[in-house]
Amino acid sequence: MTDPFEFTEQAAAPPRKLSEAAMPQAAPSFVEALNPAQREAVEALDGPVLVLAGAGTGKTRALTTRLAHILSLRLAWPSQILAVTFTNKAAREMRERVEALIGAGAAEGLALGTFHSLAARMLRRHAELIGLKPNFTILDQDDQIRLVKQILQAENIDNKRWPARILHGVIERWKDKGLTPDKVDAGEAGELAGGKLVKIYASYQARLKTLNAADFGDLLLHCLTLFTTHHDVLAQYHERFKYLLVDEYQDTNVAQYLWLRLLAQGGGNICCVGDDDQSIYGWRGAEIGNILKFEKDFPGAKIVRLEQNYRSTGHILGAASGLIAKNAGRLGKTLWTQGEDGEKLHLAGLWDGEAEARTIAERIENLQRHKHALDEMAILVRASFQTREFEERFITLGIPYRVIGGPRFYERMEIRDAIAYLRVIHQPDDALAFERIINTPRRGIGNRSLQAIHLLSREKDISLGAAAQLLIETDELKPAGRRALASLLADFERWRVLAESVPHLELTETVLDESGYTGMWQNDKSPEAPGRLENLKELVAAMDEFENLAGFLEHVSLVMEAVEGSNGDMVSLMTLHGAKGLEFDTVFLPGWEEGLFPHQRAMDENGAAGLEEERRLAYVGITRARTRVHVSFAANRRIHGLWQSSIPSRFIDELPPEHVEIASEAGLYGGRSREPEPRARSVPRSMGRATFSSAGESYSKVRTRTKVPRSRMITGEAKHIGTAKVSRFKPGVRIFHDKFGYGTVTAAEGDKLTIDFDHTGEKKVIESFVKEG
DNA sequence: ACCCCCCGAATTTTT
DNA sequence: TTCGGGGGGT
Repeated sequence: MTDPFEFTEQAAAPPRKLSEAAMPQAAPSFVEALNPAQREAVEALDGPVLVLAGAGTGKTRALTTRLAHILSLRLAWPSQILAVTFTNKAAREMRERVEALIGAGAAEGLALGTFHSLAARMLRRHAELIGLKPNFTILDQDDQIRLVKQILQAENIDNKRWPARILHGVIERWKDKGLTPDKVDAGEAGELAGGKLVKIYASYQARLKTLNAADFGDLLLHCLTLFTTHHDVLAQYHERFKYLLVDEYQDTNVAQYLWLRLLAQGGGNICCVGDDDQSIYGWRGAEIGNILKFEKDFPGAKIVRLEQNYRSTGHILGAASGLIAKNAGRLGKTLWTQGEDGEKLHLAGLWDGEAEARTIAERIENLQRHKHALDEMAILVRASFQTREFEERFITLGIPYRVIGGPRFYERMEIRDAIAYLRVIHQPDDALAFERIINTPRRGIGNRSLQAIHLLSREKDISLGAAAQLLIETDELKPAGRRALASLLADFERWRVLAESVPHLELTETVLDESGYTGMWQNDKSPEAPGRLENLKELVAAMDEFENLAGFLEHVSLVMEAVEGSNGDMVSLMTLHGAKGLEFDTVFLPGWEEGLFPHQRAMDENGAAGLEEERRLAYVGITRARTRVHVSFAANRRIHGLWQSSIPSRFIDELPPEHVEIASEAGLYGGRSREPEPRARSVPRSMGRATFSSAGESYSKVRTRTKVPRSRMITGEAKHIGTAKVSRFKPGVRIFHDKFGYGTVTAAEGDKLTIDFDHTGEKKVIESFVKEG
């Protein structure tokens, strides 16, 4: 692998001046093919640029064309361009698309990668300057939390009251903000961990240094320290990078912003692409303010809006735009399309989650019968547990599906174990990896021995390995334990020597074999054992692509990619977060209920800002669709084994009615309109089950009461009428509900009733699901 | 040193 | 309901 920070002049002609390049000439065909806004985004090469790219407006296209344009005008060598993405997938895609435009050779040497991989490369070059060795280990989240846990134990902090996972999260947020322990405001730490969190953060950082390790946040944080304390290093990069390109700018955190700003200070031309309306990662430190204040941060910035949408129909765009317009904190864009209005959004209210899954599965089968590919359908949920209900239904019906964002290959126990061995060989100070495999397979080195090693290591301030080495020369351990430990240490010595002379692939096979790790699974009678052995083989095979052990370990740390989804025509199931950047013909958006979506915790923890982020998530969901969107909600849902009643999401009421149609085949409708007419259509399906008969009755009863032309249900009027209407149930009235039994109405707001149930207490339900009791 | 049971918590996730 | 972690028992 060539190091992109190894600056090498290429054999091509040298870069030209901007003025020279701007001389009249025919634009390359790939620029000609763009729409005016895109073209502006590509050709604005003077001064900072923010490209506000709405969903489906050809953002990646503009970005890659800009890159190709700069290169083909010979304004810079590839190695003088820094192009930053968030995910490896995006980086790979960008490289492929640039190569497709100008040829693979012309793109060689581009400093193109994720924030973390680029920062890691910079850091390895200058590791000594911040107290690390160049071969430092990048810890994954699991190791990070384990480390915090160890520190908490040493500090005697109650891990029930202060779970390591939570405190680690707080530290992570500080790092996202670019705060080293000395910069954290004592007040901000508050009473966390008994007021000791800043101290814990400091020891955590100290421990990382001892382990010659960095966590993800450190990759950027250490870079910031490096740049601000070693101006010569920063100057090198200023000299080097003439153009900076940033993708998904709305997702950058403060540390990433500072990193970019420092790098851009050398006069490099910076261009950020993003969409404030698709900022959905605030909870992990993303700072939507970065994109909102771009003009302030980069004076003289040009803002280019990409608003022509090439993906979705008019109704879909209309619905999405209407919804997102309810957000206050946004720069504002108006998406439009030359295409058809298409179908309106389909909206259905169902009895419970199961009915919802059943209805959606039927719709999928129906589409399939009409020759629609399953690959072009996706179900996007708010929380991953929601996929279960659909999976069960799909299994029953034999509908092929894939869950995107499931467990990752490198997170599997056996893979992590195997890698731990390699980590200890490669980086002897990696105590976390050492602990992981010290007794795996079982070799009689238990907790007691481990504690003794820890104690000695802390006492003498030496690494775990060194402490273990010392310990076996004493008689502190029982002979059996001592012998086992001595043998393990000798093994590692031998393997390290072997690593010098033998290819990493062969080394791995030897290590797995000699350590007894493979044998452990061979002797395991559990049903998972064969699969684990398979995975180990796969791991060894995967190593073949890398030049050496270091390269492979870097890949594992930074490119932890999901298992390749098996091929074939399948429905995709994923979270809304996981769907960002993807598109499908048909998108199902189930579970639009208050508390689930918008999620209660998002609102509790972040108030109005949290709600706006949830709304952006809804916007992302709708804009994934090309031609069909099915939004649905259920009146009852089992969450953590308990039945909960729910009311429709406020987002449903925020959809512009002229772009929404109530699904006739699907369902009970209790959301926008308080008119019962459409409900009647759905009743037969619900009544298929005995328990629903009474609900059915209640609907049919209601049906006779009001008659509103169906067309009015679809437009905005029904909503208006509905809100104004007072429920037929007044406070104090006794009612009956299928799932919760008898209760008394305590409040009524539109069609939303608050009921004090005799057995389960107070709940909010929709009027249409109760009857007089 | 290992195993099992009980209790409590349970968005969203990339690197 | 399901999962994981911790504590207690063998």
